[in-house]
Amino acid sequence: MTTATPGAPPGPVPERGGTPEELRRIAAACFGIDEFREGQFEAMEAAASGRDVLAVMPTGHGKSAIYQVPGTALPGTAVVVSPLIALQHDQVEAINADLGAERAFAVNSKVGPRRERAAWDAVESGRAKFLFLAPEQLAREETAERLAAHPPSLFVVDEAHCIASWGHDFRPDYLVLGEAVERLGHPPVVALTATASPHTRAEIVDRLGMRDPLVLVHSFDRPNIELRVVRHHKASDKRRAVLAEVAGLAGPGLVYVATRRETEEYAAQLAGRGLRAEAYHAGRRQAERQEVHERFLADELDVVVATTAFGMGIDKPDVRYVVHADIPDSLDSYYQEIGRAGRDGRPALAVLHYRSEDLGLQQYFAGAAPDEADLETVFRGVRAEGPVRARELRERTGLGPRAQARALHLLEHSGGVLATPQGYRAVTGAAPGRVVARALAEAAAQHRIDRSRIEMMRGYAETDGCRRDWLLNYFGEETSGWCGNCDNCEEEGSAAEAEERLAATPHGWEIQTPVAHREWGHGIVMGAEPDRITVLFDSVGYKELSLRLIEENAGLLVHEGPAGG
DNA sequence: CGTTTTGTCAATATTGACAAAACGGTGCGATATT
Repeated sequence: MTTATPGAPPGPVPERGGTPEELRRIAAACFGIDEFREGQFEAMEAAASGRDVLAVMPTGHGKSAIYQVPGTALPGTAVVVSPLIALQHDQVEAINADLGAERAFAVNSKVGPRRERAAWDAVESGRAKFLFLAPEQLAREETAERLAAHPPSLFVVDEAHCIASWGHDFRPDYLVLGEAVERLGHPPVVALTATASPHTRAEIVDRLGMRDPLVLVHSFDRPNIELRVVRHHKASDKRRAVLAEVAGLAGPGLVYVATRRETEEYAAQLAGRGLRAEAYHAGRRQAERQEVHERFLADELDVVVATTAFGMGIDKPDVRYVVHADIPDSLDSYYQEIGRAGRDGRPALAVLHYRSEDLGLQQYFAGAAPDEADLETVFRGVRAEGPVRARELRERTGLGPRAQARALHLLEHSGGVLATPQGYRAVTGAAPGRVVARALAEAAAQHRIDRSRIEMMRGYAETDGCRRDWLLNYFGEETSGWCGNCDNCEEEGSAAEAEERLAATPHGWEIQTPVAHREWGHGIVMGAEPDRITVLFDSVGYKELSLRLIEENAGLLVHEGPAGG
């Protein structure tokens, strides 16, 4: 990790406020922090002195303090982009409790007109130190305009991995946060997340338009979590195995499944075996979801069977296992989900029940890219003369809201469509052929990356090597070849044997080596085995290359110097 | 992409075989209805 301010000149007190002394004082007095974790204070200092910061740190390592301390010290209001309005309320309450006054506010569709007015008054008078917003709120013209009149002290993006995981199809407003940063005069940007692979980190920096950010990445290793994979061929065998396993495990625990229906089925069957089990998915009523959540935290449930909806905001220290009955779409998701186990540091278990057919559903979820015909239809529906609202446009295109939004976003990116407060309009003089072709290329590139993420997940499930190695290499960490706490290590034997295997891995293609491929361009080595390496390419995502192929084709894959040659 | 549901037809009359169609996750904000 690099140092933020070596030998800073002893000039006058920075007019922004937030000297190191002041940060320490506020950290101790308001947030009860007397000792800082590695990188924590450095990040605060950087943000307070105006530098962009990307912090990738596990839950419980004081990520929030990184923006809360400088946000309190600096004059003006820090904007905090937070994905779930259900959690914004808790975050606001927590800060206000720490500061002993109402200095944090949230504006969203669940906030009534009175509280909304109070929030804006506080922002405009300078009393508000923190304003919590969802990206959709920030994308509203009215909100952006009001905020631009009072440029924020900091622009904080919490759960910043959402930019990459949700931006492309699900919540497109995540992709235009960078525009909001620009519009607000580029205040220091602080991006925070517990999970981000090198590819995701690069995307966060790029999409937010961060300038020379201080990047702090904590190790991803969670050695107390035992990693196991159980492979199945028949769906019925898998189901039986999951039920038998979960019934025999000491909870509390989580079971992740791919569909809402499965949450109900598994929960019912586990309840039939005497467990206090509940289903959790986004189709349940809000009150029921909250009740399940609360009962789980209060140890009134042994197990929650959930879709990906159950996750953010769950901070329970003693979750003993996370069992996956279906494979997730990426190692990013998998790591995040198993990371909810064993936060108390005591032994915990992560088991993936794997059938290769289950990857089909994830491929379907990833494959929502519009085709050429859709892009043409949407582009034809948008006119240069006047803007059109998305709903009105749907009557012309006949597309679903999701498919159309995706197409519009791609067309916007390729220079064919302009999003205005009044709606969408075509860019004057944009050649339809070129615009559609460019949008198509972008969609295809995104699709390839989604597919490669699924392939890396498959690799984890199918590898004969150390699972933890695979996982940590994916996140860009060097490893020893033997963790001693996964199914393959137990089977394979000792660290000494692993060392032998590691010695057999190819020289010159170590993890993190920058390379250039004849077709795919720049990439970074993410994994190495005796006969093949895995490379993450900027253009096509993760690819496995056999060393024989590389040897036989001179110039196919070459090393790239730090200068980029 | 794979699984489940629905539809069709033929055939020892209510079941079975098979094909076609539908379905599958995450949340914001705005709007309509109680």
